[in-house]
Amino acid sequence: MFHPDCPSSVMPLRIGDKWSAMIIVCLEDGPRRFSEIRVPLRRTTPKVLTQTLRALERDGMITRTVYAEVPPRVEYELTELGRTLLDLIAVCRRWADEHLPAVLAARELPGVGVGPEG
Amino acid sequence: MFHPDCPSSVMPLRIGDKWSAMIIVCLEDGPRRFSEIRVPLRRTTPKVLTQTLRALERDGMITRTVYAEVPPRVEYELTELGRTLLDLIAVCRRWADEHLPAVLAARELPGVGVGPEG
DNA sequence: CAGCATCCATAGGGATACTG
DNA sequence: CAGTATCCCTATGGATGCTG
Repeated sequence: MFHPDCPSSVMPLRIGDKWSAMIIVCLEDGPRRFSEIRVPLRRTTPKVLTQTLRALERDGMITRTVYAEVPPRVEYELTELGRTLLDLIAVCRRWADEHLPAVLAARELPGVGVGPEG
Repeated sequence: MFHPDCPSSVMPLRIGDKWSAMIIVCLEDGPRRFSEIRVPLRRTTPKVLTQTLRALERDGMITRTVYAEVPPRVEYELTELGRTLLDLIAVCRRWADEHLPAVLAARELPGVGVGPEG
């Protein structure tokens, strides 16, 4: 338990942040341009999107290809390694489909004073 | 894509934070006391542990049972719902075992100016 | 178009000290 | 033992405006 590759390190490791998982899914069907990624992600700001993309690139999950054209074009594409995340994300989605209602239901009942209860 | 139960909501939803996954695993084999959880988690501060436990409880992942004894005893235990996370976490661990080396290797090579490169 | 620079708000996590 | 209370720091994410 609790080596460097324990779940608590891994979860935030690459898909635990707010946008990475969505970007990965976004790239599932092939390369996408910066602005093509931006739109479905509910209009993330460019800064945040760039940050996330750079981090994914650094970790070997995606490649970034710049085309010397005007107007500029940059394409992002999943690597082999990045594609392995698709399975992981799929499992998470399945978990959510199945159990999220129960979670939300549990949140409704008061009793644990975490939320704003006045 | 991108309903309320999309992966980007789910990942941070319950196991994306720093300690939840470890706590879940900690409770895998039965109820545990506050201090029993605290130790393997590399001595998290009580505040942080309490926060995380309360959040897990609120989401219906664990139960909290107080025994009216001296000295006080409180036990935390996984619910049915909480147990479903064990599978999810196991999948994540397996992903890590398999691919973490590649991630770390990718991080070694410079080229993407995210890290501190001077 | 694809970003970078700048400034800003907040939440997560933590250190330390104290209590029922 | 099992927390609370208080203070603090940093990382994440965001808004706005500018540039090659």
